[in-house]
Amino acid sequence: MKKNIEEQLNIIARGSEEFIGKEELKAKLSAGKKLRVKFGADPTAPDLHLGHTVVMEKLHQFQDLGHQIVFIIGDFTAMIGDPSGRTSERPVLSKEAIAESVKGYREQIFRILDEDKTELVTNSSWLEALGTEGLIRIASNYTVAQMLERDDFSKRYQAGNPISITEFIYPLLQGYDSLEVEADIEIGGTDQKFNLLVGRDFQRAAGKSPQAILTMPLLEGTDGVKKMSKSVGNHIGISEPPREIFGKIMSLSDSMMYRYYSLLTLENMKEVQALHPMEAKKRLGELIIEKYNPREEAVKAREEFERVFSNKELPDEFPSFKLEAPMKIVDILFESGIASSKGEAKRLIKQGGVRVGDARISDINASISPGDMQVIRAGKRNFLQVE
RNA sequence: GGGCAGGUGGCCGAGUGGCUAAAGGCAACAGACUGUAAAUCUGUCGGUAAUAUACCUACGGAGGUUCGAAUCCUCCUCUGCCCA
Repeated sequence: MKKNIEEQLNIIARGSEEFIGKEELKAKLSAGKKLRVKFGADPTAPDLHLGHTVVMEKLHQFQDLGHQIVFIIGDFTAMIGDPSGRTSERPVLSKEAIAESVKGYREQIFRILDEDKTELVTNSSWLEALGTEGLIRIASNYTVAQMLERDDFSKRYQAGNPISITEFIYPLLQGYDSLEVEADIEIGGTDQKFNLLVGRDFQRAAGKSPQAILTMPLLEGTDGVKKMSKSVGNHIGISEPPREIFGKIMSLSDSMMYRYYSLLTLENMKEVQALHPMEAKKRLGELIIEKYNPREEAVKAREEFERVFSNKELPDEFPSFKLEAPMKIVDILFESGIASSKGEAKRLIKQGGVRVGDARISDINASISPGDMQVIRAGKRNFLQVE
């Protein structure tokens, strides 16, 4: 599939926020070079979520154009933690935690990327050998003033928040990675711009052609405000159960839904806007689920949602709780983990959120006996079969 | 090394001796409504106790003063700023 240069550049730029070094890249394409496309992932979060997929889909497009992906798992840099976009520093991670994350990435990235066209490397394989001397050599390329030019650093600095020295080192190492893997272009979120630019500097300093830079918009999380991230807890993971993904999509505000459409799908926005918002949202849920799961899972998730929430029927499967002797409902809710304290269980009852069978419970002291075979509902989402 | 300012509940952020389990906001949860786990409105939101009251735990850590401390004192610890 040999597309002409302009076509390729158009595909590359589509949906991106910023494209720096287009000319250098164009020259390489004109020379018929198979591009080495660098992407670095910080293995602190073992689960890929939709925020990551914005950039992953872009990588996939590069693969379709016949280019080579160099996927760097930043296992070494993760010991530092990327400061990008953060307002406070990160704790240093243990080696074990990192190893666990690396494994998670291996399992997940090939749901999106073509394994044959992906070079998967860990940056510890060259950074570890760097040694103190190497580190100092790298660090000598940059000044504190240069670092403070960076927006998030200067904000933190001005606000009197801590910035650790290791956070200055992070972009340097990431830049060095570019040199090491001979990247022609590096992709990242908009928050990565500074780090990506460092790679250019390093390559130029080493007399190499500097990498192009492509930044992709950041996807906001389910709260619609903050960037999607596992540590904030507003993420939708691609390996979550389909019904969970569907539910989270349905809980997006309508305006966020359209943003998800534009960043995560190739749907025609005009058509989407013409749909009833609820229908559009359901479709989005299906579209996203079937990217990472068999299609029937998506259909099932939708059906389940409609059954449980629209028709208020019981879900397919839900946990059961074995009763040995009569027990207060409050205790059952607590023991089963539905409520994190008895106080919360009581609160649920008082607020009218608990039903046994079809009957709403209002008595805090109500209890159930073994053999009643009742279904307890707590709120809209929790079900418990009592046996 | 010296000086100053700070560390409050999941997060942000008030609070400078009792009326503080700690204002307000966000998040979360429940109910109503609905077009959805959207939006909106109402309520709840440390634990135990069936409400009120009560008790326990809690305002970086350890002690102390006091009838009583998140609030005062001492030491420690962490962070920021300024001076060197």
